Amino acid sequence: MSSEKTSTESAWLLDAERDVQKRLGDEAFDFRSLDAIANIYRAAAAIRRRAEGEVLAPYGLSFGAFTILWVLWIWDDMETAQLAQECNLAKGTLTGMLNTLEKNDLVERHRMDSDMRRMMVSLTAEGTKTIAEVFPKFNAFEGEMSAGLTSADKQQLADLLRRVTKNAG
Amino acid sequence: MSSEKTSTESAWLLDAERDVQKRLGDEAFDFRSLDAIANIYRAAAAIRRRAEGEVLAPYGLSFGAFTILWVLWIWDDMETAQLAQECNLAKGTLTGMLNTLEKNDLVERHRMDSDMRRMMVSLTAEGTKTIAEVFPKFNAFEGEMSAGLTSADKQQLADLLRRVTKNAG
DNA sequence: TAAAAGTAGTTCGGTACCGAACGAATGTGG
DNA sequence: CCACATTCGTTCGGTACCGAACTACTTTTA
Repeated sequence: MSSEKTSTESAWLLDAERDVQKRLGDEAFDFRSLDAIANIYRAAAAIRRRAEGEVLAPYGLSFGAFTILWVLWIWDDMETAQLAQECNLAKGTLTGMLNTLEKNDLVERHRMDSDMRRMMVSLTAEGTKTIAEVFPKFNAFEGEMSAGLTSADKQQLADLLRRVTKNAG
Repeated sequence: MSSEKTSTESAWLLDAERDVQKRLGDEAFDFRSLDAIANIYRAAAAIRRRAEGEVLAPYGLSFGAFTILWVLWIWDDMETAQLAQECNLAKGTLTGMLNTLEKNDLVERHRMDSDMRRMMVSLTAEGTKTIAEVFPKFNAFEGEMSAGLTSADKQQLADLLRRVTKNAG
């Protein structure tokens, strides 16, 4: 007998969620939306912490730093404004993180000839080597985090979340 | 003709997701898990920023501070260790945030007679008033963020996320 | 009953992160 | 050409947040 769950088995309500409904039971609140949105954070916080602790820490990368390397790996190079948006970071935040990454010789910045205000960011050889080594481990970790979900479950999860993100856009 | 989506309509892949698959197309990576997990962050980051900017900022509350008030509102009072876990915060982080909340007269701390190490945290009258005023607005905001999702969609989203969180636990 | 082990909360050093203000570079209308 | 608004990236002040070391209290154990 296993504690593994099949894809059709629900995780039911968390204790916390039951308490909420008990406390607010008579009020006219939107519990469906509350559960959906609140669980996005719970999941994001839990995953982030485990990712940083188990996968990223050995490489000295924060979650944000990993994201930056990943985006640059996929897109080869990118202007900072676009990079900030892609990584969900304020541009001021990105400046600081790029300073750190540059200091560690993982990325490099070059002003663009066509417009001296703009800055093009790209991976160094060391940065490429790092993300190429980390990403497979991160991807395996993503698999562990979604263990017990079928392929269809994962697609549906991604789809529902995209729609929420779009609403927040 | 409306831009509203029905519950059966997919938001398709994001441009970013397409680029990822193009770049890594031949490699043996787990794209389903990648999409599912990566979209959790995108959604969490987007929602958090909008919540802080639109709903919480007028009350001078960060997202974390709001969460603390909310939990205390539901559970009346709580020891800091349990509160930290419930709010997904390191206990050191919680100390600092409780200092701020205490300074603003929203919460109060009392040592427990039975064990002088332990600290019981509860809302002040001002804190209760604040969360009772903010939460309905926050809940309405949660409704906006999940607009276009049916009730069943929201339940499904919450359920899938709970299972992911459980994996990360 | 006193030393050792354990536990709760705080402190500390450091990074991440935000928004607003800023300065430099570019585009635009007269 | 030259004010002027615009648009880049950076700087700045502040909070959030973490993990590890620390302090104070409690429980265990011998």
